[in-house]
Amino acid sequence: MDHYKDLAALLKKNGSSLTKPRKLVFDLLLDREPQTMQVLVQRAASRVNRATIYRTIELFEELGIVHRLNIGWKYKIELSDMFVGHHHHFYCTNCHKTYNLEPNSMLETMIDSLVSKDGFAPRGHQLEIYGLCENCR
Amino acid sequence: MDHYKDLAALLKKNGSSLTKPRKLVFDLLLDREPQTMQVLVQRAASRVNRATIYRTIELFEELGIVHRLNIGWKYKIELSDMFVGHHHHFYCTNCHKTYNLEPNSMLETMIDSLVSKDGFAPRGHQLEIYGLCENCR
DNA sequence: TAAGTATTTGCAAATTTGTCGCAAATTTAT
DNA sequence: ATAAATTTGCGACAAATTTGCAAATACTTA
Repeated sequence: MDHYKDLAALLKKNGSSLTKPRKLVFDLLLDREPQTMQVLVQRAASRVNRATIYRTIELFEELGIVHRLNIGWKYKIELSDMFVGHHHHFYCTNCHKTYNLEPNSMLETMIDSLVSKDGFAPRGHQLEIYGLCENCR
Repeated sequence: MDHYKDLAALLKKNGSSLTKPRKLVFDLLLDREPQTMQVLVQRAASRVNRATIYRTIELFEELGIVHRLNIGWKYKIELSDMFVGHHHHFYCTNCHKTYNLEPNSMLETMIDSLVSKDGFAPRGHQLEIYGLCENCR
């Protein structure tokens, strides 16, 4: 009944535990758009130490719980597909807002097939489209 | 007659000039793969000051001459499509090598159509596929 | 080409970002 | 409840990036 179920399982499998700081970081990511480390650090500041947040994100990355989005000037952290569903991004170069784009199965297939013929073994991908959003154009 | 033609034009249009440091940074980017800031700074070190390189990249970004590549742990700077041709990337998570992928007109079309219906005005996109390369799989 | 104006650079200092070691606190297993 | 293992906070570092400003370079215009 709680939303930490999958998170807890992933951590446990790794021999790690679901601590308060980790819950907090997860929650911060869950209810917002992808965010930079500074924002994350700042939002958790009173409750969790900076170093702990960096270590948490590092761990989450290793376990595939989050990934980095290099969008705009600084990279942002986003929960991975299993938590928020696979999608792509539109980044407005004027207002710097990031929008989620619905995935399209045809497109996904084409992306995978793009590399398979070269002997690569794709495991995932990121697509960012940039330009002006409706408000800024 | 020289390879700075387009670069010079873009700078001029902006009221900026093609100085020696800017030529150097451009050349460093032209003859190599996408590279991190540190590598760029290091390669130019004896000839151009660190701060100047940062300012040059910032300017180049604003003018659309370069963009950041979301690959691996640190971002890298790459010349934009008009200088090196549009392409995508495959990143090997094991050996950390980056491969260029040939564009596919069908895919490009689909990517563009992905956002047009939402009122966005797309100007470009980046696609990175990650996984294992032929040597590492 | 020389003079005047605007832009750019180098330098040093400040800030920001990310990392590390270790003692104290928390969690897990017994 | 106790002992062992993991995690956190803290302060100190180290690395990356930004900034202010005076000197140097580039661009006009005459």
